[in-house]
Amino acid sequence: MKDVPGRRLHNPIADDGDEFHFCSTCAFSAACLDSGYDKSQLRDLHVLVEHTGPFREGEHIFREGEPFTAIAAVRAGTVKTYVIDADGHEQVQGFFLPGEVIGLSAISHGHYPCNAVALDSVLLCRFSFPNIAALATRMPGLQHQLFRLLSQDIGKAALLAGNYSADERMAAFLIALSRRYAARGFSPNRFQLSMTRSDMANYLRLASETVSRVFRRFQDEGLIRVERRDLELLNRPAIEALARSVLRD
Amino acid sequence: MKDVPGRRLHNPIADDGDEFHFCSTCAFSAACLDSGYDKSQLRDLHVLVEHTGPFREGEHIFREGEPFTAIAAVRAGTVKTYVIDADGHEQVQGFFLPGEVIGLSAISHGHYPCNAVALDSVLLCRFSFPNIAALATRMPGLQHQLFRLLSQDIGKAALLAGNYSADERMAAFLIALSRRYAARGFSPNRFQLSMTRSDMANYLRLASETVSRVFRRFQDEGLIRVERRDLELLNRPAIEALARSVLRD
DNA sequence: CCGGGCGGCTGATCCAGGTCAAGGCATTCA
DNA sequence: TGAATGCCTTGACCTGGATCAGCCGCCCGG
Repeated sequence: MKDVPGRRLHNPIADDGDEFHFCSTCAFSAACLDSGYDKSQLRDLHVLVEHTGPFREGEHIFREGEPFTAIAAVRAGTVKTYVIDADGHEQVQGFFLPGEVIGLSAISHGHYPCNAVALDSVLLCRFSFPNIAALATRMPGLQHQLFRLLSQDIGKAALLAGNYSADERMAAFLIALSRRYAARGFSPNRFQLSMTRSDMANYLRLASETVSRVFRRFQDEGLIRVERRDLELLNRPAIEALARSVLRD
Repeated sequence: MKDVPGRRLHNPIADDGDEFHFCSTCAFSAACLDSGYDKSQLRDLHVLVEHTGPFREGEHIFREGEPFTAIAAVRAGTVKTYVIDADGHEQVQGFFLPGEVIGLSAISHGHYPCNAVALDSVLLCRFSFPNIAALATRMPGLQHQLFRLLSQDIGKAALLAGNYSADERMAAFLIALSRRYAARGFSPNRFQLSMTRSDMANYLRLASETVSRVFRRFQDEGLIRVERRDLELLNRPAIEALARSVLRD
């Protein structure tokens, strides 16, 4: 970990007495705080986390092929992961909102299997993976949290794999975004799309024209209101009904 | 774990002296044997593994919604995982060959998120997950193997998610099968397809008619020879070329 | 203030692959 | 041995969404 500008230790002022403070967006805070670890263990965990950023729009967090050293939780902003296929075309693999963890698919390879780029101003909590894995052997709650995160992503990837219509895919995408924002305390029915139409299209395996047309039709039918990146869900039940077969609640 | 017919302890006769024997197909054997654990740890691992089966064709190994207790490595045969979507249609999620591990996506939910069914005569190594996770805290190599398995599956799921033609998908499917068989010592260029055309089609998000037609065309072009379930790869380089954009070597 | 570029929207056309329909060929069971 | 069943194949047709082309409007830099 080189000392880049903007990097600083995780809440360095927190170790002021009996208590450690973990940033609220860290996916690991729950695991850290849920049971009675002794002070030295908490300190170990604390030390191996660092806040990095801000990354500006278009700046890369890691690139395909780079050696894997760390996973990171998004603290603010949106990260897009993608690969470049044999024909030189971009393939969007996912979008990561605050609270979500990037880099998990790199564990089995030893190097990152995809690129990660900031779509807006991004802050991260960065965890050295060897260190957190070592610590997990002494903190079963942390180990379990890691297993859960990894297992979750297996299921997530299966979603967009299905054989669904453009309408179902778009509806599912919107509902998923909404839920993920809601889980972090943002408004579930109105939010900014931080990616372009063609990023969405690429992720959903549609053409960007199709995304435009579906948005237009959803709006005509009163399901949503969308103006540039500003999106509002007007008839959530209807959208959820469309998304139901994809999301399989 | 109830005592079903066919269940028995993992190689119960093996604990006859200084050495434990692990079955060669177990995904964990490497992790267990790679470094010098003491005898009591090996015994712990040994005890929490059980051989189950045989499951006959059509028999279920677990069903969606059942409480998650164990992951399992396939020792022999082929397992298909699938879900039933909102409209009552089956969605095939994957096929698991000898040496591969089923049940990983259940970790984050506490119950199985899909069904697993035997496509032919299936033998399993079954691992109680709570026990193996607990043991992993004392065996870093085992923990790492679990992380690797989970992380691998994240990447695997991304494969079939892409936006590929029927030819590319079929080619990638055949090459992937071939490699997986080869990794377990089976012939890489000739093997039995253990699933029906419509299972393949469903998995690849195609119609079964399309699978038939692609097989026919591949055969006419001299790429493969296929007769019912018996498949031979005649022009591997050409098939690999087709699959390249999907598999992204 | 203007011009260029990118992101986004819309209409016209096309085609890969889905759907429907009709057999064929093993396997199983009566 | 024949009938039923499931799996597979092939042909004819149809359609959702890709592709192509053109345009608009915002943003940014000169």
